[in-house]
Amino acid sequence: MASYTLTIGKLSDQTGVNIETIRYYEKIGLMPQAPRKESGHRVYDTALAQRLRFIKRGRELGFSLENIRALLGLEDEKPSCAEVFDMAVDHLKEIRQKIDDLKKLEKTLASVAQKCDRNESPDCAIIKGLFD
Amino acid sequence: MASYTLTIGKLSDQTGVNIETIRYYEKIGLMPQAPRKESGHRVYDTALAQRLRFIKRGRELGFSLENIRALLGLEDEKPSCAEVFDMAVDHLKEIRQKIDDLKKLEKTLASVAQKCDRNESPDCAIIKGLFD
DNA sequence: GTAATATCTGTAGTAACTACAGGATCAAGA
DNA sequence: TCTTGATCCTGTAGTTACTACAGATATTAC
Repeated sequence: MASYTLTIGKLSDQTGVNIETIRYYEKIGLMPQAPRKESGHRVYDTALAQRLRFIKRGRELGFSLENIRALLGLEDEKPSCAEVFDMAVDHLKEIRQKIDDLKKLEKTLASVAQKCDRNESPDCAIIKGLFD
Repeated sequence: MASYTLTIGKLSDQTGVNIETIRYYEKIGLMPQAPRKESGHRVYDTALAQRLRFIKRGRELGFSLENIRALLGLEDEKPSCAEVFDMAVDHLKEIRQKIDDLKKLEKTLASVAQKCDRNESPDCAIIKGLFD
């Protein structure tokens, strides 16, 4: 029997998701409308806390809120295992692409920076490098 | 003797920066106010085109517009070579940090995804993985 | 009882654009 | 010259995922 004993502040402490963000998730429908005390203050139970943790974990893994919405089955219906798998693989591809892009960028930037002799001369090799 | 022969559309074609973005850069002061024809249409010369290319290159290297503003000497004054170098090194650090973060993320996500047997069973290993 | 803390709603700001809407101007062909 | 399609103008709103107030009410601790 679930009991709604958590205030939004406690939930925030417990999950590490900040209060404004929790309200934001509710507003955009990622979290359901939390029940309220007579005063209007939101209250949460462990199921809601777990859902919030799921969202947080998804974010930590780099999924967009849109992805998470789908994973939670808020779009059409609960995604099948295969659909979840596809989403994960797509996401993995994106991450790998980003890594590759950043590596190229690192290389280029490092080579531009290396041209600098750190003197105080008026024309900077890096600035010039940016014009190439 | 510079001549203002480029329309914004030509400039966009030439640099690969789209028209709305060029106007945006002008609005936020990264590009100077372009001179206008009597009709009010903007016109550009090669110096302005070069400046735009500099901005674009900076963006491609991952610098923020704020960074680029500083590199262009629009903040206080033209940065010294040493200051430019520091900015480049800081930026490089950020990029390397991002690469590391993404690599960790890739690892975690890959291990979560690997648990999936791609069957159509109702409880998905990946979803479970997101609850860990 | 009172003061400090927590919560509420609603709006605006962040970064770096992009996408219109509604109107004016330009270039080229008939 | 007229027209028509392309280009350009301004200004505003939308994007992502939050964060930061302001001004008001509620709760908690002493």
